Amino acid sequence: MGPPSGVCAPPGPAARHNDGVNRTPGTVPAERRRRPGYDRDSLLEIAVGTFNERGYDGTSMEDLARALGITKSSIYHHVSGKEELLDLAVSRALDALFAVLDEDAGPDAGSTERLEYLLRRSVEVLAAELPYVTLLLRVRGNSPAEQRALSRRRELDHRVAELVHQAAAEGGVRGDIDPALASRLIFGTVNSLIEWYRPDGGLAVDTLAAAAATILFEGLRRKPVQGA
Amino acid sequence: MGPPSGVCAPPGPAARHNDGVNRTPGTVPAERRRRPGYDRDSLLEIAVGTFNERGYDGTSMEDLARALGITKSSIYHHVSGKEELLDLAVSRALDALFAVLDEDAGPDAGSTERLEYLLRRSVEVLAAELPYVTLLLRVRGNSPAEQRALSRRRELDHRVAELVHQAAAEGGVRGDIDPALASRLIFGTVNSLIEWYRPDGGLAVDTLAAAAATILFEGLRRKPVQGA
DNA sequence: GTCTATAAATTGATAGAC
DNA sequence: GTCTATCAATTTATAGAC
Repeated sequence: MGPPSGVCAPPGPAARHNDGVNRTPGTVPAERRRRPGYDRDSLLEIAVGTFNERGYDGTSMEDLARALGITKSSIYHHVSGKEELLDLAVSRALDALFAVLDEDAGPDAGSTERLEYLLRRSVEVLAAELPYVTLLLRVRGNSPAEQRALSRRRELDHRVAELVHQAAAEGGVRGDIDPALASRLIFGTVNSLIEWYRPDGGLAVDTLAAAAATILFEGLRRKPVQGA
Repeated sequence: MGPPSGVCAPPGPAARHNDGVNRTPGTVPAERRRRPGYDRDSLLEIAVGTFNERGYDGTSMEDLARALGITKSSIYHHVSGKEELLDLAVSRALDALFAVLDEDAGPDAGSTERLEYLLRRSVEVLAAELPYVTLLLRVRGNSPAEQRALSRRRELDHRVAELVHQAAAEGGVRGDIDPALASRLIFGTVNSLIEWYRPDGGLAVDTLAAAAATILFEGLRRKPVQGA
């Protein structure tokens, strides 16, 4: 879905991926917009987009520089290297996902209600932080930064599995499927959204979250009418 | 879950990943087992395993050589390069997945039964060809071989979506969820299995396929007893 | 905050002997 | 079927000017 790889020469010294708003919104006085330059966050945003298009390992610093419209060496002014970019990105995703676990699902919510709430909110966070979550879910563990990310992900999975287990013990979810397996399938479904969902594509996040919750909790099969 | 990256020097000229059975089973007379060497298939098997551990782009020919226990240049005796290895692997996965679409789901199976059959069989094929399917599902499209793979995958997705649409039109699946969305969610769930399922891990494929079908078609929620 | 220039290491791949 | 030796291109990263 991205633009086709450029063939024609871009105008100017290098085609800038961005034009105008590079800094975090509300930080710059809107005056003097010549040669804006990047700050850490705006640079990260473009970098993560490029990582997701070509894969982290498939993206060279040269690729990043081209996407940013600056030179390779300029990138090192902002970050220590490629790996720090990865670290910043996946940390952002992990922080957002962990935060959902601590949210209040309502005053008198049991484990089953909390699980449904977690499912819906996870979809919303995935959509809100899509590029960062995408990068996180593709990490392979080749470098120290990636291994740290995998370690935090495992802790996240563990806490989610606990909740499914509680819901099963509480009797809210069916007993003929192992809670650990159910947990894997539920969040496998949620995580698979990064492969195709795009928040600007005409499908509202709420609709998506509701559809996922309906299929996973109520099932896809049309139920026979009660009187039939 | 692979062995930790070696730190100590391996015995001999290089540690061989395999010891004894390199050729396709039943091809060699079991006599004379000194210096077996690889054929295309046995080499591909190790290569794909390495790709899946470190990522395709994250795996250098040097990494492959180390995993194979031979030198880089020896690899070029079997294949034209890294990209042909990818091509061979993802083609194998695609052929297996396409074959399921042409299987007979039973003499009097409607679209809904055919969809359930496709779901179960897809899980089985994913498990049977796990390394190859894993590699396929991670392809990013950076090279011609990858783009060919993505193109075939899209055709596969399209044919699957058609079947879900038919099942919906037939009235077998609930009407309040868009068939295209349902299709994405179903096969997102199936595809997510590559992230954790290991055929030798104590969970039988049939159990897994049945659990996935149950959750997706019947839902996770415990149904209230009829008399309650 | 970005640039040019360049270093040092790694990468995919080939030639030719055994 | 595998080896040693080698190459040209690319890759990550640094030095120092503007």
